[in-house]
Amino acid sequence: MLGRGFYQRPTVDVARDLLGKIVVRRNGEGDVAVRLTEVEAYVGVDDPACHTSGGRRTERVRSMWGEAGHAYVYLIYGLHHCLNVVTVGEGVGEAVLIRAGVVVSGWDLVRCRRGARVADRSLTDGPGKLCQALAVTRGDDGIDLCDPVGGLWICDDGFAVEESRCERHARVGVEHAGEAATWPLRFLYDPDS
DNA sequence: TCTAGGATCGGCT
DNA sequence: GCCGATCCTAGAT
Repeated sequence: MLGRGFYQRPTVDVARDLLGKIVVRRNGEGDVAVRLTEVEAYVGVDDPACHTSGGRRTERVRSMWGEAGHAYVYLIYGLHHCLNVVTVGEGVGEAVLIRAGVVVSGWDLVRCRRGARVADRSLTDGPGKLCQALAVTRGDDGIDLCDPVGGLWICDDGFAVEESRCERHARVGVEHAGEAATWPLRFLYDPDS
């Protein structure tokens, strides 16, 4: 399991290093593990695309202002959940959005949660889909990813994404954020290449 | 209390 | 590849 120190670093570094890591979800139904293939950095008060931009402190984003290594889960479009990991430190308001991954174990559970008709490659290729596959909801907001009691954590199994396979792009769905929409804060790699 | 808009998804062409 | 559903959240009144 990644320790607190992993998250207490610059958000962009954490985002890059999360590629290839394994997110583990353990609850009464069993275990699911997903290797991360796509993440986005949201860099706080000076980032117009970030929920804490301008120093906003609303009830929804409370956990994003908390200690690094905790989860920030919010509802988007009224129906999809998005999972973020808080970075840097308390009072900073930065986080990494977990956008996509590939299932490495717990296939049966994921198919059950996502629906039997969903194609394998579509199981966890979006933020809302990933949360559904991991059974992450608003109730998981604020849990500590450095404490197994929460049933959600991230670990390093030694898999490393080579620099040549790591791509940086503009973030998705933040056109409203002006120039910040072009910042290359989206990190991804193609697991099939 | 009201209203606009959103870090998306899945079905259809 | 495009488009419509869907409802919570935050800010305005």
